[in-house]
Amino acid sequence: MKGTLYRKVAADLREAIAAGAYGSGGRLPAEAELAERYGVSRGTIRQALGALRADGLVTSRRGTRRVVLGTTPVQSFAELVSFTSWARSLGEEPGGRVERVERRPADPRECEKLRLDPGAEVVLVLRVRTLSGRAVMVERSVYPLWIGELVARIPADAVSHTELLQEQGVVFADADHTIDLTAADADDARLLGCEPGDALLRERRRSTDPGGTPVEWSEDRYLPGTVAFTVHNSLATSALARRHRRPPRAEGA
Amino acid sequence: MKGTLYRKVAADLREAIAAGAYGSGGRLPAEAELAERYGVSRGTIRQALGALRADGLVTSRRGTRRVVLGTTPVQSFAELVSFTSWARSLGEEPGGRVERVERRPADPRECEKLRLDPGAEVVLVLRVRTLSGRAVMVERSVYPLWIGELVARIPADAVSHTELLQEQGVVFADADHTIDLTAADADDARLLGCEPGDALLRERRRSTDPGGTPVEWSEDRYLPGTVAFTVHNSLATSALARRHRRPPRAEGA
DNA sequence: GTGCCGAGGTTGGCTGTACAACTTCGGTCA
DNA sequence: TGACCGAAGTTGTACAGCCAACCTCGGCAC
Repeated sequence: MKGTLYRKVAADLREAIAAGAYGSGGRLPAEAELAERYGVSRGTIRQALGALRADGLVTSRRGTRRVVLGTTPVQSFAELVSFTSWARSLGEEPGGRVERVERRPADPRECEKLRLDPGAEVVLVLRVRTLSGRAVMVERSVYPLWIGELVARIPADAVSHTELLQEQGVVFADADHTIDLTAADADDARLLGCEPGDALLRERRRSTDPGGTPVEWSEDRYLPGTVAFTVHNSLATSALARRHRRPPRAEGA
Repeated sequence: MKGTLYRKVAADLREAIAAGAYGSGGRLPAEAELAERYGVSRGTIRQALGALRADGLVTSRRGTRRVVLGTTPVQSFAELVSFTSWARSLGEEPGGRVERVERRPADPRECEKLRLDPGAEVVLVLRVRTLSGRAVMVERSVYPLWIGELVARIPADAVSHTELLQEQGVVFADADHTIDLTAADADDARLLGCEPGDALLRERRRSTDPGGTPVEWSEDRYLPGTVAFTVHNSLATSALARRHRRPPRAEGA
């Protein structure tokens, strides 16, 4: 799948854009020219350019050539889903320390997010994540039992759960993220070295596999000043939304 | 443009999904069946379904029918870009009160974001935004001069700047957002009724027009507990990224 | 009753054609 | 010299076709 023509073209153009070949605000070559250059059909070029547009790298409208919106390198899904991949991409040393693994019945919200029957059991893994030795984030991941059992067998000091799960056939293909502010609880405070009640940047996500089956419902809480999330959206794509916060219904333990 | 076949099909399917016609985790009809039902070609159906996939509504792989990931209604770009549209979609009364309009030379970061020459002038508009009378957010928008001059003519109590700009031919087509935590400054505290230093959820964005020209560099700061941002991403799309926060370089005044 | 296999169903990738809608740019005219 | 117009360039939409890669499901064998 990765070796398909349009993906190769997209990767090549992504690199050229990141290298500043066209400059921010500059125009890309026409579709016909790219088709000739790469020796593929115009449809294949359009497929590749569609991917760049979805990434937020170019803008497009009929009658004039596509324009480069920015040259910031795109981050892959893998780098986002895996703290370890991400840390390494920064040149930092990723770390993970399991604080608690617990098998218990899912609460209503977990049942909803993981699409489980009421009373189904899940596995909660609470970990502190470090960058080059500094604690930056507390991660609470809830897995359906069949995945939780795989996770429970991972050594407590293993760095990346995501990579090990991948090796055992658990593929993360899609994710829905919610980003907001929360107050540190007692665990957060103890693990991150802040005070209970201090503000943390929270990212919750539900990940699904290629078949659409939920595989993870996680909540990451970051110390202020450690990360920011960037998102591209447009008239053509609506993957970002601002939601009105309601009082919590039945948050996890 | 809005009336194209594939957009109509996409809109129809989006509504059916939101109405729960297939259920979360349920399968959509096959492409061939949809082509027959809508009386269009399979290519047009694939184009429509591609849009739903980009929105995070469905997942797709060869060999089996597409699966519904979730039924949460998608939020349009217009609702995200315009606080007024968004507030009304919640059934709340949107408000805006201009606190300051100031024309001055752009700082280095503003020059970079708005793609202006050093020393170019910009217009900063500082506003407090309210939901049904309650202050929830402070908005600092920096515009290139030609747009700032349009904004400066808007009455101080006008509710939506975005809609008025649209009427004058300024179209927002793409945006890059950065979401993180920041500390309230003196203005924030005074306008939002919190203490200086308190944590606020910050969303910064650079918007561009259909030609790729930057039209706005804004920073919104929300009281905790008022909003959350949701994002969909996947192996196929990389519009979301986690960035390592660096110490600020030359933040705006 | 369970497991395996193959036919059929389904989507993804790639190609091609045609035409509409829009933008750019060069030439001409006042 | 500036404005206008038309030709040419460019992308978007819709269609058609073909084949590969994968998944489902029913039938058959043990």
